[in-house]
Amino acid sequence: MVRRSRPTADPLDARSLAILRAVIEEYVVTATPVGSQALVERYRLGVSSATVRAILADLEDAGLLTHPHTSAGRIPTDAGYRFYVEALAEAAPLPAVEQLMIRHQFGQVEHASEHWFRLAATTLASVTGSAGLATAAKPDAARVRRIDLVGLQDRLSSLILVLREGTIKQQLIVLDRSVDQADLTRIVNQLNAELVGETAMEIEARLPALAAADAINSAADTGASTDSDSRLQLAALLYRVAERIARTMAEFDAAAVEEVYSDGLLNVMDAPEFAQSEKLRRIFGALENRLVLGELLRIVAGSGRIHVFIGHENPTVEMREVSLILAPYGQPGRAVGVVGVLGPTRMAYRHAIGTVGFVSGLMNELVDHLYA
Amino acid sequence: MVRRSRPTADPLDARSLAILRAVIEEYVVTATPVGSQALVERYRLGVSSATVRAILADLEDAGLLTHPHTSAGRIPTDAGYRFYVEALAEAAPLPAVEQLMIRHQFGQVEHASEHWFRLAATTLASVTGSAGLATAAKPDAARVRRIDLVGLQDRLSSLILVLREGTIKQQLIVLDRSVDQADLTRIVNQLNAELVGETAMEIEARLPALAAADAINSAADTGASTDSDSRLQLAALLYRVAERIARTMAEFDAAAVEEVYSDGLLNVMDAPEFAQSEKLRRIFGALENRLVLGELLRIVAGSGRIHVFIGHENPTVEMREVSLILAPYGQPGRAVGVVGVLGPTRMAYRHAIGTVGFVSGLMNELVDHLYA
DNA sequence: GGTTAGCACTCTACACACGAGAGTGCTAAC
DNA sequence: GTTAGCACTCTCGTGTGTAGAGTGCTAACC
Repeated sequence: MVRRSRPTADPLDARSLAILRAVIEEYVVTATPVGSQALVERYRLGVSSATVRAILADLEDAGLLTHPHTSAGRIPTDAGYRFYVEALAEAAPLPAVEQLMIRHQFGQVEHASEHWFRLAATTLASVTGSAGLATAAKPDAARVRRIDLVGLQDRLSSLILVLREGTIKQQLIVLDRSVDQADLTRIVNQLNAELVGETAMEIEARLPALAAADAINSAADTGASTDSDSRLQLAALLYRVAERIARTMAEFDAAAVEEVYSDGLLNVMDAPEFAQSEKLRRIFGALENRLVLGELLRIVAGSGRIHVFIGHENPTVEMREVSLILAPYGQPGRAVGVVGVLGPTRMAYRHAIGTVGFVSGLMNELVDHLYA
Repeated sequence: MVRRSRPTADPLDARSLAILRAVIEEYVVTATPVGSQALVERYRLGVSSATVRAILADLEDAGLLTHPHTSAGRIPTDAGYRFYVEALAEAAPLPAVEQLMIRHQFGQVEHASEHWFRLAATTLASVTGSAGLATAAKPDAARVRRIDLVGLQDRLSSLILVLREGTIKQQLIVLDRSVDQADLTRIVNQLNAELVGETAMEIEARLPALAAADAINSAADTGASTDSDSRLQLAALLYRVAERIARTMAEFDAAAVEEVYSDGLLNVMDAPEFAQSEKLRRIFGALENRLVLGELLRIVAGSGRIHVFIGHENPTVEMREVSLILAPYGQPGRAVGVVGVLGPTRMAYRHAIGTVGFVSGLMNELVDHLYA
């Protein structure tokens, strides 16, 4: 009774904590409300079910547990999970064997960095049994590493833009008139000479200078096109390409999230809480919507630590029934991405946090290697 | 009675056809079994419900309709839909307004061909209300259009391989020792001189010749590295890069489907026949599995016409409860991709076929423009 | 002979009742 | 402070009854 009226701010005694923990870990496995009797049977609590019932009632008063109806067992609230994650659940490190296997898999695709993100999502999905998420590492402001123009046909060519972080952008450019590869090469050389290392804004600022008709001169003096008319046209093309480069990079910079790789959404579908596909639809819808994830990822990317969003803690309404565990990777200021896991709030947090931590560490190593 | 014992091969009279058509079109809209009374009320058939019942029984004998239980209305069988698609449903051309809107959208992303496929899937999804699918145009055997090596840092460089069909492949190459950009450029020039236009197999065949230590000579004579030791090392690197190019292209050729873009899977989830998510899971699983789709797409890609797979007609078990409408686009022999729609067998076939036809035609135009 | 009204029949869907079982909260005794 | 006992509550599965939809058959009709 006295316990009953205790303010919820009181620290919980060790036995209460043990029981809270038992309820959560039992519920995570069984997905059915946990009763007092089940607890005394399966955990060596050393007290009777009646005592456990009293404690469960306390934990419910404290807002950490609830029960769906009078004669059902207890299930954790979001606050209960939060308490568990903060105070009770040290992250479970991934077993060495699994670590090795994952490293091995990344070794297999090492030469194709675009596959890292996909593999990260797949790995997280299969190891945690939830859905895995990953975004490519993306810089605050992209910088040019290399520009190339490849003639596709008479009056169509392809601009290939390599950014310093490894991303490649391709754009078609329709030419006003036929331009041979030698002239394209001349333009490319000049663009590379002028623009490598620049950001979208810096290129923008240089555009007026490039617009000057004689800008092409320094490149043209090695070449064959001597008539000033074609020289003028080349200068115009160079300007157009530079403009396109600036715009493409600006768009890239503006996109909150370039692309979200996900895998194992089926795992989430399997969870009994999503048996009626209604809830699921909203979640899938939110995932298809880049903005929702972009918002979340932005929060995480800046922080440098693992974030756990439990149910209603999620900033977006659609995600109120799931939990997200997200961790950034990469080099702050250069390029940052996020990896993580999405699952029902009833999730094996210890294991999931450990796994996300390991994978983000691994991605860190890979990115470090790239920018040594 | 006489009608009852008629062999199913008999051609159906016009009235039976009209009723079959009415049943299908009604069922597609309502998703509930269609009864004789509903038919006479909603379609001007000019006969009583009893007569309609007799005809429905005939159509059922012919295998075109069925009913879930004695006192339920009729629903079409897969054979019924097949008959409808073949004999009753001329494709409904897309309204001019919608055509214009779609063209406009494609115009917006025209300069970034990678987005075409995504947009095709999105468009198909939103116009048909089913799930939209698209694959990038993929050649039988890729050919090199351009090779580039970009130094990322001291002993790491990135191989950028542009294929003639516009696909770009990126691979990381770890160098044994530091190589400056000038040397990389020399290698790139030689590789471009030797390998542009070649297929994976042709490059493979040339590897022995490239392995000869003096292969780099023709490029080296313009340059600065004179000592034969570094020349040897460059030759070795050139060989490694060429080998990597061959392998990357061979892998690209081998993959049945590079990537399947899909959109609007949520639309399918909304269909009442998939209210219990069990069926859906299998379908989603099949979609995640590239092989299943690869199999289908290969059938379609060769044919040059729109394919309709209805329910059990699908070659893969998982797809037995859905229909697929797929059409190839591109240039046979050069690069072919597939666009299409996935939905419940209860699908608005006329509209879907018309839409898929339009989008595949549009993609054809775009690809033609690329290879004029 | 094809068509139709009438009718018996079948099956589903829904509502309702009922009992078993699980789990609780309270109380009195230890 | 802990525990056994007990009344109470609520869910869930099962069984029953009924309304409604739709069928197939038959006899009458045009």
